[in-house]
Amino acid sequence: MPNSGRKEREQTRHRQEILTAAENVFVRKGFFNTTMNEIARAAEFGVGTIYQYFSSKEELYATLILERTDEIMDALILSARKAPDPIGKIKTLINEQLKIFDANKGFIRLMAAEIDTPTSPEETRSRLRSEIDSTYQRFLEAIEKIFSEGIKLGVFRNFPPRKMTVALQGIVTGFVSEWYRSGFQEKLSDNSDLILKIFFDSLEIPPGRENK
Amino acid sequence: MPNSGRKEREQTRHRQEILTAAENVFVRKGFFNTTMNEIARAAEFGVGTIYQYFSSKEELYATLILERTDEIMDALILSARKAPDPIGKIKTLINEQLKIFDANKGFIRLMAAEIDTPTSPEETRSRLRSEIDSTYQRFLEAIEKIFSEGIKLGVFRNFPPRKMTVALQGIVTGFVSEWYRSGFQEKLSDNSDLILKIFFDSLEIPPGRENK
Amino acid sequence: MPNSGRKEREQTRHRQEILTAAENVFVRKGFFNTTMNEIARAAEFGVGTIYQYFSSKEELYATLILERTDEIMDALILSARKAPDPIGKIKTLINEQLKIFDANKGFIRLMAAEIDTPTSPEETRSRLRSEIDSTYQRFLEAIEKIFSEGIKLGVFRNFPPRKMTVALQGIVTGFVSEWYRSGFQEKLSDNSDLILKIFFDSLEIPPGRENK
Amino acid sequence: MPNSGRKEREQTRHRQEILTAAENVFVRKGFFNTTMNEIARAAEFGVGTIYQYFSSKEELYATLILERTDEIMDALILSARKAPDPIGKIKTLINEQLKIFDANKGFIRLMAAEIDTPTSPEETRSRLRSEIDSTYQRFLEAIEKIFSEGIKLGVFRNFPPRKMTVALQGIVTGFVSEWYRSGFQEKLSDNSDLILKIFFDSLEIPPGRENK
DNA sequence: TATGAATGAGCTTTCATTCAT
DNA sequence: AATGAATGAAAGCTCATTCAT
Repeated sequence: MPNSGRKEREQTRHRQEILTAAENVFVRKGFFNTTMNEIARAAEFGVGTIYQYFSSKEELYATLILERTDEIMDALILSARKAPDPIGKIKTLINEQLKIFDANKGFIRLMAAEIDTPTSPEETRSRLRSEIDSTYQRFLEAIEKIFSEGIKLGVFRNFPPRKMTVALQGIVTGFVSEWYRSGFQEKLSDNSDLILKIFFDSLEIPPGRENK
Repeated sequence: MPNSGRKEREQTRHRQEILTAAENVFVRKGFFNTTMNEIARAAEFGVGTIYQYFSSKEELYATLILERTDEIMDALILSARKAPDPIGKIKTLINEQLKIFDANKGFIRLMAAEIDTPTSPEETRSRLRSEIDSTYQRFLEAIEKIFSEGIKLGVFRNFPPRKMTVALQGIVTGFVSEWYRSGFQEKLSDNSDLILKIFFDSLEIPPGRENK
Repeated sequence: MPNSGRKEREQTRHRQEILTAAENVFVRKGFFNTTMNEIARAAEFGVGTIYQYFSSKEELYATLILERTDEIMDALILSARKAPDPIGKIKTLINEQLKIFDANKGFIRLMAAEIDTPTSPEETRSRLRSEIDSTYQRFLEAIEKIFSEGIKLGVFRNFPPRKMTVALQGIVTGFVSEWYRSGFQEKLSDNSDLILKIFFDSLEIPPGRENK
Repeated sequence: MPNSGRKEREQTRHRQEILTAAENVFVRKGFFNTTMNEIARAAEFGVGTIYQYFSSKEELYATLILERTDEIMDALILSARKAPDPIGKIKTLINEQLKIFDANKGFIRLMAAEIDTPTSPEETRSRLRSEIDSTYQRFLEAIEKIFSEGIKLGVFRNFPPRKMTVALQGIVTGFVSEWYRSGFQEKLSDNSDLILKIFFDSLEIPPGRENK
């Protein structure tokens, strides 16, 4: 089958086109205010075609969020491995995170909404919520491990690693919010030094003040 | 008009009942998944009655969010005044904030969603978004002022006060998210010391290391 | 509550109007070719109103078929009681049946289709099918009992009563089909004597030829 | 064109395979609940291929019903010719009919639905309906002729032959319905003696009681 | 000839809103 | 002032049919 590969590739491309078009519309109007017809128009396909690739509006949305979130989280977790010591890992992580966010302005918006808006059992879309949440948890746990390691090595104060993680990510999230609020006036990643300084100057134990 | 007072009071009470009922339903199901009929049933009024107090679902929602957000933000801003010095102000602020959030679990959820989910001009509810945003900005600016003052007094490092504010509120938001994620396992306000330690130990300038 | 009765009565009337309009359309175009908009137009209500009375197209259809079928079957079973002897009962039953069918040309069509088209487990509408079937079974069993009684009394041959019932109703159904096919050329009930003669001349035992 | 024969034969085979697959699906799910994709899948062809053999879903369905109905009716009409006298003809006809129905459980269901459910002018499929009806009429007329002949020969009572036909086929249909209802518990053809007894004992004129 | 991805008209259903009572 | 039955625009989704390969 010499050209069955081409068809397959075309399928994959169409799927991607739909996801991209959907992302644009969802980012602009939100899940509920976006109609399947709008997405179809944006993707330059018929509505029916969308439904050949995704079984429902929800599934399309969930796929969009999850695929990209997975990608981003995995990339971040991996990036942290590059540095040898805990402090370096955290620094890399923050740097990479801000860079990726810079490069994915639109999408980050959707992702943030899904991660931060707390779920309730009655709400629909709960499968999406729990999947995205577990992806995000994986990410948080990876950071947690870095803190634990740093504490063991005596380079971080002995605060609960989970809480340190929560605080660090909180700061990042705060800067992201501000960045949106300001309409992306500055590059998000220009803040990485500041974030690290605010966060680290306290956590890094100065030589001579041992961890006890 | 002797009993116009009673009538008026009854009106106000009804309005409040509707808002409370609406809050409960919105918290449980979100804006889009909540129907006016559900709210009416919860409020034990007819749908028509709801429309005599609020001109649309949007307006009801916006009123709900804005009135309570205003209240909360004003209370917080005021609370900060109680302490004489900048550090005390910040401490009080965080303490009060966590206590208020503890006491308003449900509502905070809605408020957070509206504050944190970035807006786009095309989305409906954008008027609500911009109003809530400006309320929140007022709050942030109040904190900013505390930092500016602290810097001038030489008790805080010379970081941009806006950024410090953003970082501090980010940490708080991070803890709130975690608190939701964990299903309110611990009291949110139990974290206030830790938050302050994480944040302050770096920002507060140790005696002897002047700000230069 | 003096006039709550009026509202209730109005509700019931509207429900009936919808059922009648739906019957007309369903009879003309069949279940699948009928749209809810057509029914609404025929009933002179908005589509939404239809859905306040019936939760779905299926439920509307099922209600329509079942309510009227129940009525008709009950009337028939009762009518048979009027005659004292088995032969008289059967005669009354056939007479009444044909008269009722004459008077319900349109509806009978729907009913017949639902009764005669055998169901399969995979098919939707199976609840309707099983309910209508049990109503019809009640009817057949009532006839069966008449035959059993007649056999015991020695006025009918000793054929299995169920089979006699099936044969008798088969003949009736055959005449009904022919009546439709011919576009209602003659009154259906004009055939009752002939049906009874064809059926009874054999089943009724001539005096002197005892049942053994 | 040396192998045009093979090609042609292959075409015919494909057509048959499609018809058989379609029959299975239609029998299970009915006309409206069956999709062309399901048929294609069942036939192991692409949808497009189905459309090369049949111009529409309707035409496929109509062809299916008509071809087989024609076959069955023709076989029945022919079978009656085997017997020399009218009574023998009717007996053969009933016997054959029940045997054929036994052997075509699934299909009979579709056929019955199309024959018995009366048509309305507005319904789609009305062309199919009128064609199947005329086929069935041909069948009924053949039976009618047997009765006419029997009356002329003095072996049947002088009832209108058309009505006798209708009654007889009604009985058969009644037994078929019961057979379906019971889930094919007994063989349908086991009932042929009983049917004939119920029907004939009255219509056949006992020797000595001339038709006058 | 066989294919199945693409299509979009048209369906059922929902729900914010109105208005006669 | 309070009601809730009535409304119909608009949504998500299906599926017979087409056509480029």
